[in-house]
Amino acid sequence: MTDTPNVVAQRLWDFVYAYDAAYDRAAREVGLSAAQACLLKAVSEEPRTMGELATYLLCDASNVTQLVTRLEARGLVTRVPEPTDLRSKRVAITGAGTEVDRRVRDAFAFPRQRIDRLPPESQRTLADLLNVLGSET
Amino acid sequence: MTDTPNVVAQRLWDFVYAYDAAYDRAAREVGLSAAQACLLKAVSEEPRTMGELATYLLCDASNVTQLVTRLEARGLVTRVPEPTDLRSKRVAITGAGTEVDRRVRDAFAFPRQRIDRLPPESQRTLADLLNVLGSET
DNA sequence: TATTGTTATACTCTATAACTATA
DNA sequence: TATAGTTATAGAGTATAACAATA
Repeated sequence: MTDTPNVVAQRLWDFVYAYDAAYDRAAREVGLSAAQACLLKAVSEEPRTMGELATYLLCDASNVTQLVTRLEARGLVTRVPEPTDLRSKRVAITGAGTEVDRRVRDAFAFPRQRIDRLPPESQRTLADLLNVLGSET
Repeated sequence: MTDTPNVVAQRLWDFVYAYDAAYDRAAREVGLSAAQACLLKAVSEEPRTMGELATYLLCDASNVTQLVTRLEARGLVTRVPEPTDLRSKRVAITGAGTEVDRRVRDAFAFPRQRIDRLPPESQRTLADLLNVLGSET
């Protein structure tokens, strides 16, 4: 089969399509957009400055300002002033935000449930393949 | 390792993140949004009605109306009346649209180039794993 | 009466440019 | 002067509800 790469590429497309749709659905079930859920996930790992979030989310700083403003208005995150640099603000998740973040993860059962069904060896193989595909160069 | 599933889930997240970002970049290089590029790809396979596109793109029909209106204004697609049902319209890609679609595919080198570098056996393994992960139940 | 698609509307996402405050 | 973040603005994505035309 000389067209194996095309088959694989199509499988990848379909998979990512389904993955994205499932994440969007999970976020909306909890009343968030996918962008808001992503930001919440980012700050649930550790508090991050506005600039760090822009880098992490691959978007403009002004976009982060507005996303954070909406999430803060709902009490899910807070802007904490940085003592070392008065210009900077660090976004921290609140208790309510942590709860909402957990609900998004629960609703986003797509990958975890299906991964669990794979034999451990297949799981390792998949992780390795994704690592190769995802790495630069 | 009891946390292998988490590691795999994180790899999946990172991979999809990079994949989506690469597609968005490819579309923008050509002057399209990711949503527009997706619709163009859909009708490049075969002409589809507005309703079929809404199903395919997992979005509301009114959204399709607006996306098609923008693409049509740029001469990339056309609304063709359905002879069998005067309510219905089929969206067909134009010559200019085909060219733009091809440029998006070229710019979206992310998966193809990397897949090509994998040995054929790994490609088959990946396709099988994605198939299992992506299928329902 | 049900279906296909559009319109009106509103909210979110996103970026660019201009701005404020601090370094 | 440079950097962190915000504001003003505008275009695009998205959905809901109401609507027109056709089946």
